[in-house]
Amino acid sequence: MDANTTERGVNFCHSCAIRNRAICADLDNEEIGMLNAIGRRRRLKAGEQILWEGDDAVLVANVIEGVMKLSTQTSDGKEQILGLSYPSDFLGRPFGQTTPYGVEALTDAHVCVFQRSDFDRFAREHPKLEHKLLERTLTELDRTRRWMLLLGRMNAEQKLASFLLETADRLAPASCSFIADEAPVHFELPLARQQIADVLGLTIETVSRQFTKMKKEGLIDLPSRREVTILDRQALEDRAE
Amino acid sequence: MDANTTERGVNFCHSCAIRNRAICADLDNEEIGMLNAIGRRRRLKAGEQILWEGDDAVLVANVIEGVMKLSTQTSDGKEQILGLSYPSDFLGRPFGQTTPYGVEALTDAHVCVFQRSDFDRFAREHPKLEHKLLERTLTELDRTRRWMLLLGRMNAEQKLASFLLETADRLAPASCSFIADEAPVHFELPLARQQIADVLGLTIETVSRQFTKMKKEGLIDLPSRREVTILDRQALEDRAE
DNA sequence: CGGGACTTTGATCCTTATCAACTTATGTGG
DNA sequence: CCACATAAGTTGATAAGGATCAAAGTCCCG
Repeated sequence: MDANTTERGVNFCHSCAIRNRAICADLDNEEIGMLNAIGRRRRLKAGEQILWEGDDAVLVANVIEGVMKLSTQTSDGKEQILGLSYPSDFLGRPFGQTTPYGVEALTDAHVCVFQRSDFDRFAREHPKLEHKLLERTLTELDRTRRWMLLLGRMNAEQKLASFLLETADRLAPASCSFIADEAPVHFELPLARQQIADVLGLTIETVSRQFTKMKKEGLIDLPSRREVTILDRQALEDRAE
Repeated sequence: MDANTTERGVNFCHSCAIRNRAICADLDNEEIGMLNAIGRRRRLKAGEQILWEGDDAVLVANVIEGVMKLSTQTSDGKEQILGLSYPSDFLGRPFGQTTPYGVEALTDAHVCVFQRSDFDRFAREHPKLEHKLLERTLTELDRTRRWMLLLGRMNAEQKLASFLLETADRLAPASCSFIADEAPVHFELPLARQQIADVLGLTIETVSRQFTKMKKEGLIDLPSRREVTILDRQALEDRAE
């Protein structure tokens, strides 16, 4: 069988925007063909959910485009966002029984989905893929632990400043790529105020007040609800500590 | 060469307390022999540090006995404990340049240490090991994300109740193993009050007050500073939500 | 334009941090 | 073995940061 096509149609992987950044980066053409055969692309509307906390873990996916949120709730209904996934990030829980958190698209998104059983089998037979997945999972664990410092020890100002800086960095590769200063000074927030609050462990009112304060102090500008311009990156970094 | 011995002495792995639970569980005798050859055992005193945040990542290790803490600090010196490692847990950052957090023994401990370069090479040549490490890392990521909910959305009472329940569960395998109710009702805390505060993102005073309150309410008993007896597990679970 | 969702702003309250004093353990040398 | 020193933990008083409750303002999309 030609590695470039599958029963499900053409091999999307060759033209994939994240071909060189996702966990499939190290696979050769034949392997990519096999992976392509068990996966399929799926478009998601902003707000659409693809994984539900507590469900059997049936799907895993790569994010190709857009921003996804991983979240859970306390029993009294307060949400906590556990992480955000950007293009080339991996989603879902391979080698596990249940999905440990819900996953929802924040923006219109594009993902590459696999049945977990298919993916697990493929991964076990392809150590190169498992290795990439391991490196990615280790990086994600580091990032998550850094976020714990934010949640456990930072005040509202430090939290929002850190969030804005990280968002700018993470959005960078997708937009332009000035190498000198990678992070865009101007960007569009993939999250509404309430969602930012859920990421930072704050209330929407506190987030709003901090935005207003930073704007008054000239650190940022807010041309519209979803737009942010960083006017004084150094000062913002100082606030984030 | 006999797989049971190395230049550094006998193969400790065969009698290792965590032989069947750590990432080396799936290796056969020959492989274990090779791993044994590049590792060495090390005893740590309570309070001894083996990894420093920001250093080059030169070491990785398995915890054999004792409890280790992973921690980082804000620039103004407040500590945040990022996680605790119990026997059979893996420590350190393979495939990475720098150590992302400090690691210190909370109790007298026993670890099995590898040069990261040796370990990385061995792992890449042994997919079975990499797979175990991947599963462990995924589990650790899940656990860490659950901890984010605690840090971001729980109040002091919920935090301490959750901490006591998790500590009881994690200490279980080391102590007795009643299968009916695995978690011991009575156990010794591996952490001092200040360290508990650093785990939970609270101050020592708040932790102390919560301990006193729970004791007054008959949920727990505190025979000594480091000892805890759970008197009403159900009530404790209700407090943790 | 008009309605609904999202956001900002204001007033007040509550939890937890902070500061300070006191108590209880742990350990050391006379 | 006890007295004293030091570290660890508890308790109390006060303050501050953020939550909560309430209302007004703004944007967006039909």
